[in-house]
Amino acid sequence: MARAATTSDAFNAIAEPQRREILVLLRGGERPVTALARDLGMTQPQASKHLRVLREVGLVRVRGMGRQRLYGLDARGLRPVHEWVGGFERFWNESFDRLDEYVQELKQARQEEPHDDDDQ
Amino acid sequence: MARAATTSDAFNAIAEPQRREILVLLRGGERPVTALARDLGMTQPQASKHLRVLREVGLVRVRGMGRQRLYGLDARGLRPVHEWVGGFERFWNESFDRLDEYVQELKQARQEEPHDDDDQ
DNA sequence: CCATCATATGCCCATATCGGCATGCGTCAA
DNA sequence: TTGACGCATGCCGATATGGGCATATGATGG
Repeated sequence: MARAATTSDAFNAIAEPQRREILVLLRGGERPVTALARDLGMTQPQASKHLRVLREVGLVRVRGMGRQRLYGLDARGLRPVHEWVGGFERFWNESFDRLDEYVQELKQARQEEPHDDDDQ
Repeated sequence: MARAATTSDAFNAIAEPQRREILVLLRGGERPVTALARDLGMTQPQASKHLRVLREVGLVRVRGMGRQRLYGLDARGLRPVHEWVGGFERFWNESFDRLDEYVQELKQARQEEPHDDDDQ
């Protein structure tokens, strides 16, 4: 076995810097592959491949326009991601102060004992 | 060249399901490696490796407690992710009605044809 | 100092990915 | 129909990654 479940979900799709750039660009409206490739400084095949991934996870939709293929944003798939990450919101504020406090406390008095080995 | 910039950022760290689970578990407080491994049904080495990644991107902190190593959450690194994704918030609402409209339109125009076209 | 527990690492294998390149395929213009 | 254009794919090479396993390392209790 190797590399468990990876591809196929938004989390993975946006893990790629270039794909994030594509999504950002698409906020400006639909665009054909070539335009995306040019603006992001990548080759056309590359753009197509990234777009394919984005399409597979449903973050973009395509619309055939003659010989062009207009790609457009479909951000619905980002909502779950936003919510998941949002579940940590209070932690990057509150919880952190607590940790900082904790560290200070530790430095000042090393005899203190951790009381959070809750369960097992 | 192969595989451009990957590891080393929060986006990538949370692309792994198991690592997301670890983070969720850590919201409950610090925990030693073994406990995490057990609760998530993974081997100890695996847990250590994922924790290492999380540590490298700064999402968790370690604290040596005797022979144990207590891992704790440090969600600060998730904030940029939350903000980036949040930049698409208006799109998974507003912008989408437009697509829906488009789809409806499409269905009405050819409602007698199966045409399960869509992607690919 | 020694045995042991708790972790971290190294190594190997299988595979997923990304980039580059050439090519296949569909659409449109003449 | 032919040829150019726009894009999707297939294939190859390099590499990062994740899992499994054995073992090194650190700390603790005797």
